[in-house]
Amino acid sequence: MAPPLDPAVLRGMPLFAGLDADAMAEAVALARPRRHARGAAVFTQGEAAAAGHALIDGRVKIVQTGPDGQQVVMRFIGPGEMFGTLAIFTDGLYPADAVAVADSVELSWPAAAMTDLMERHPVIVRNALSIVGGRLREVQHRLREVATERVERRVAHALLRLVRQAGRRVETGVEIDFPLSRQDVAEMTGTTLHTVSRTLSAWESQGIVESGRQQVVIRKPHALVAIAEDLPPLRSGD
Amino acid sequence: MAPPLDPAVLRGMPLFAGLDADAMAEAVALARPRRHARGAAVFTQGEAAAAGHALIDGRVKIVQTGPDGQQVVMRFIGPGEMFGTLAIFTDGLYPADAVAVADSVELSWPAAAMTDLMERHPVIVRNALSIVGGRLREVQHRLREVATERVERRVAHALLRLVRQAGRRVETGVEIDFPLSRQDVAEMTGTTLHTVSRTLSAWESQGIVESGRQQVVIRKPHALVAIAEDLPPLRSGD
DNA sequence: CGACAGGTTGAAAACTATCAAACATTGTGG
DNA sequence: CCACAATGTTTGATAGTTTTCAACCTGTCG
Repeated sequence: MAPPLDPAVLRGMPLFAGLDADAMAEAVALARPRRHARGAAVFTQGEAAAAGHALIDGRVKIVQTGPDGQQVVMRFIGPGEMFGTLAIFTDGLYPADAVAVADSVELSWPAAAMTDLMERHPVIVRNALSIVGGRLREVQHRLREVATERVERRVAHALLRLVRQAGRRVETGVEIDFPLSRQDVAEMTGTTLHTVSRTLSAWESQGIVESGRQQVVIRKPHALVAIAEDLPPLRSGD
Repeated sequence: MAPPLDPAVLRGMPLFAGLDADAMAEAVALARPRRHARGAAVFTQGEAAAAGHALIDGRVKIVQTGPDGQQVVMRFIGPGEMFGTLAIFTDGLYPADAVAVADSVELSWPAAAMTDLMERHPVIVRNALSIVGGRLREVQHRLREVATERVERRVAHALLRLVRQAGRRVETGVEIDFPLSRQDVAEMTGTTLHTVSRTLSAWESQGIVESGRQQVVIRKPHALVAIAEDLPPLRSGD
């Protein structure tokens, strides 16, 4: 029933780095592919977890919801990235929602399969450790940002991160390559969509960004860096 | 030169869970013990890292410093906990300062020794993965708090976490068992020492806490939980 | 005893959230 | 194809938190 999968999809995935071709094939064979239309949930907070997901194509948003319904966007996942793996190492429940923000294709491994793979190929465990370690660092960095910086700088940082992760050159600058609402940015930075809107409006009038409905183009990345780093604003034209 | 170390110090350390006695002894033999007086730095942000530290006794504060000097307390380490291990899995530099807030005794493993241990005893890698995974979850939780809750609730949460981690029963309630300044609490919660001081003063006048110089006793944990969870304040005397 | 680190408190200023209303764009069903 | 609902965005006004600035207090330690 399963459509034939090209083992090459795992190439370049950090989790499987260092595996030989046979092991890759084995890993692919154990994975279950799925499609998710834009807006669909890949999994839901609190649900019992599969053991791991890898995004092949599209974009997925990881959102954590608090007891009072407040939402925080933990991160956006792009092609080649793993997600939803944290549950395996803890209580087996997803700690957040994953929602496709663009039409997406994803692979997932049942818990037993992943455990098995890890046992047979210890390098996967090492890889996982380094991935989770890197992510811990990232989140600590964001925690510091949210705890110490004001909204404008946080929004600048968030956009710069998105540019790095999903930036695409266009004529007028660099575009963030998936639908991104003001609300999304607000939930990434711990503020409200109103404040994000005002911030972007101000930047727009300074020619730093161009933005519209769920879409942002950075025209002067340099200026955004200056804001993020709290440097004196630049004079000249870039 | 090294004083003889009792292998039992590693008992109960999650990183070494599941190791047999021989392996434990091996691990202890490779560790280097050190004392740190209150206020001394165990290591410093940016410094090249040893591979791991374990606290035997005392209390250590992990503080990350931003480019403009803003500090954030990432966590407090108690006896039996590992710290400073994140560097191994990333770039080999400590991402934060570690400062002894009480006289402390610590073990550390040179990078080569730890790598060696992990290679010989894969269960250590598994343990590390689960520890780092758990910590990632914790930090994500705090990120949500800082991003969505107001100061009073954040301070309540922070104190409750400290009570869980280092609470000691005393006549009037539960005391946080190490020196903790207003500034520390501020850096844990992303606010200023002034606001923390005002918050604690208010709670003191409601009989919820008793606090003095670098010392906090929670008299009504229940009331603090109510604040943290944003429940209606309690009437009766508990 | 004096210096100092830690703590408290008032007043003013700065941010940001909240409330409210209007506008724009997209997609859909008639 | 158009009207309209739904969603996303903008902006003004106001209110509320929290920071900032300043001054003062208190116990500790050398």
